[in-house]
Amino acid sequence: MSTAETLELIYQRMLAQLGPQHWWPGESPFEVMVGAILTQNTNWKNVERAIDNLKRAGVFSFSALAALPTALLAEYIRPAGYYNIKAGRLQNLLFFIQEQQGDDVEIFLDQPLDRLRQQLLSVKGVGPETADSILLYAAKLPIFVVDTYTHRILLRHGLIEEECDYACVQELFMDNLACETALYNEYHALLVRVGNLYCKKKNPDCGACPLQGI
DNA sequence: CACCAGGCAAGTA
DNA sequence: TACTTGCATGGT
Repeated sequence: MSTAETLELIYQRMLAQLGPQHWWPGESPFEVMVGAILTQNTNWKNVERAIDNLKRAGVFSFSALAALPTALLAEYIRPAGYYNIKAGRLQNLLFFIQEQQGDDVEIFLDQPLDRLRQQLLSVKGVGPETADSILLYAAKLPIFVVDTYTHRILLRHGLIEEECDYACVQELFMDNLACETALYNEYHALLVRVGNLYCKKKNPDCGACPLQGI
């Protein structure tokens, strides 16, 4: 079976068993962006608490978050963990966008993919996964998001070598799948779900995994 | 108790 | 360049 056929089969198996995941769980490009920073190495449930804190405090807008003292922002997002680091990273991104476009995220996101990706990666605190999550889920641009689960699942199914890095995994998908935002969106979301349910680092539970035998 | 979570940057040699 | 460490809460 070719790589392209294997990747297609993996997708179909996950979708058949788990159904559409309806990602990203956020109501606006702005919320996706904030969530992308807050969820770095962190459970999404904790991110929801953090975002909820911001909303209930009435500061969940671009200008309010940018104007907040960093230490106060850190207190609001405390449940998301790494709160001091993330408060700084979030404001780094907001300040960068302010310098480029003013307080309008949607205008900032309305740029060619390669240019926008470079800009995002130039912000301290925004790495490849965070940048690509914003590109795919906020800007709706066709780029495949790679996370630890993606790497682990491909590795356990023998599709990559251990040392295959972020760009390498991303190329594997983008060279072998149709270049479609909707497909990349659902595929990544399904991989995260399968990872959460069946492909933990030390305690995998392959019994009910939809990818058995692949 | 151990282990984990939708990373990233800085420090070390 | 290639490892290692710090950041931190909350769930299982």
